[in-house]
Amino acid sequence: MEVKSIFEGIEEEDIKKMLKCFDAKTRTFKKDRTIVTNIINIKMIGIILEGTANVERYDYNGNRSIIEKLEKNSVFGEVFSRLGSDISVIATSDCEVLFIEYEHLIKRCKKGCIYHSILTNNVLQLLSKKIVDLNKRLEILSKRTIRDKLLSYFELLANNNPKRSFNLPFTYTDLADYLSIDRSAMMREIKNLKEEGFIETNGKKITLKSY
Amino acid sequence: MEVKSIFEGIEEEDIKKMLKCFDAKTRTFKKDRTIVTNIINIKMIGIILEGTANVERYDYNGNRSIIEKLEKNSVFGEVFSRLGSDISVIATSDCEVLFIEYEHLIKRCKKGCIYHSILTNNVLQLLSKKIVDLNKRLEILSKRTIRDKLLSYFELLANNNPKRSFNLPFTYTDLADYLSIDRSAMMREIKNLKEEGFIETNGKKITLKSY
DNA sequence: GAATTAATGTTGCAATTGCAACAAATTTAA
DNA sequence: TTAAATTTGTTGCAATTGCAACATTAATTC
Repeated sequence: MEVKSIFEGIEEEDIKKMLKCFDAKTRTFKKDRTIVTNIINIKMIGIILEGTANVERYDYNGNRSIIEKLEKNSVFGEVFSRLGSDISVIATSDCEVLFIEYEHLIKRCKKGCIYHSILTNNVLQLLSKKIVDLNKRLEILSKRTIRDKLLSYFELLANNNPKRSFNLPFTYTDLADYLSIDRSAMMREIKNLKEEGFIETNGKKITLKSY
Repeated sequence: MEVKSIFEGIEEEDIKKMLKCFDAKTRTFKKDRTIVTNIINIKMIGIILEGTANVERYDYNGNRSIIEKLEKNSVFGEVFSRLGSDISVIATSDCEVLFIEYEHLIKRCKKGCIYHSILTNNVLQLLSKKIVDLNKRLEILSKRTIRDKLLSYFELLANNNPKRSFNLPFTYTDLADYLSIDRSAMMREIKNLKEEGFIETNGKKITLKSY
């Protein structure tokens, strides 16, 4: 039983009460709009209630990195380092986002919300899952060649699928930014992988062959 | 007020009771010994009570990556992806490690341990901190050149120090594995950085000059 | 549905990197 | 306090990568 939402196991009515108690705010964003930027001092966490978004950073060379893909129920905000980085969260589709002060979540509620401990446990499990995800990403980025980065990411995507086939959740341009590699060098390597029979591609559908 | 230990704010006596309730086990390890390996199905988390350790992985080329440095009070175990990776935790000094079943931590205690919610909150904060750390590491690994990886890691280390000076917490050999780069290429780049006046080094003491 | 913008695909070339193979210095162990 | 093992420092060379500059195709917008 995997926790999907931070409100899992809490009744609709109670959620509303809690949100009031937390002074939580919901806001909507159009596709391609910036949800948050320059999150140096953010003490809020955001929860994607509807839609998708990317956590991105541009370095001083103008290279974009896609740090994280956010989907429905993803939690963001607690994740940002203080390092001199220009991180922002960009809506990749129309979004509805809930903002809650981090302190409310981690401190026990003075008013004694009954469901607070359920919430805490849910957050705990979501954070654990995020750590697992971050480690997967770390494993990919720690590969030393473009080929190995591609293969380990593909392996990850194919993992659930018995046919070892999957749809890229990215454009190829975004994939390059996600893997922190040059796009043209990546395309070249994908071509090599195809020619050497490691993969087959059809648009965004990719199938892993032998390995 | 930053949480340092998962038992912070809980009395010694109560900790002992909880550990019993959790069926927790303490074990000791000599320097260079393997604390855990092949953590495919681990459902335990470990807490370093004394000493230091590294989380490491070797890929099929024999390249080692240092995934994480663990210090006193570090929590590990919840961090491991299921990806086909050969991760192990190696003591880098004599260690005392506490193992607790993950389920005990996240499920509310049937016996109603009074201090369980404090514990949960502590774990939550430690996980948050770990996420911040992982993101810092991701930022470094997402740099495309050795130079940028070095500089952003050094920047991180110098961050607390007004003199922009710090001691490497690694041997240079380990640093290369931590940054997932070739050691000799790294040494070459460090030499360049020195010659171009970006840094000064004296053994493991490094000072950042202009930037 | 024409025009504009974005994504994909390709290539030559220069720069960076990994690899291998050492010597020298330092640390650890016997 | 030697001997052995590890770390640091260095270099040539081949392989990989990033960059720039395109052509082509697909997707959006007006």
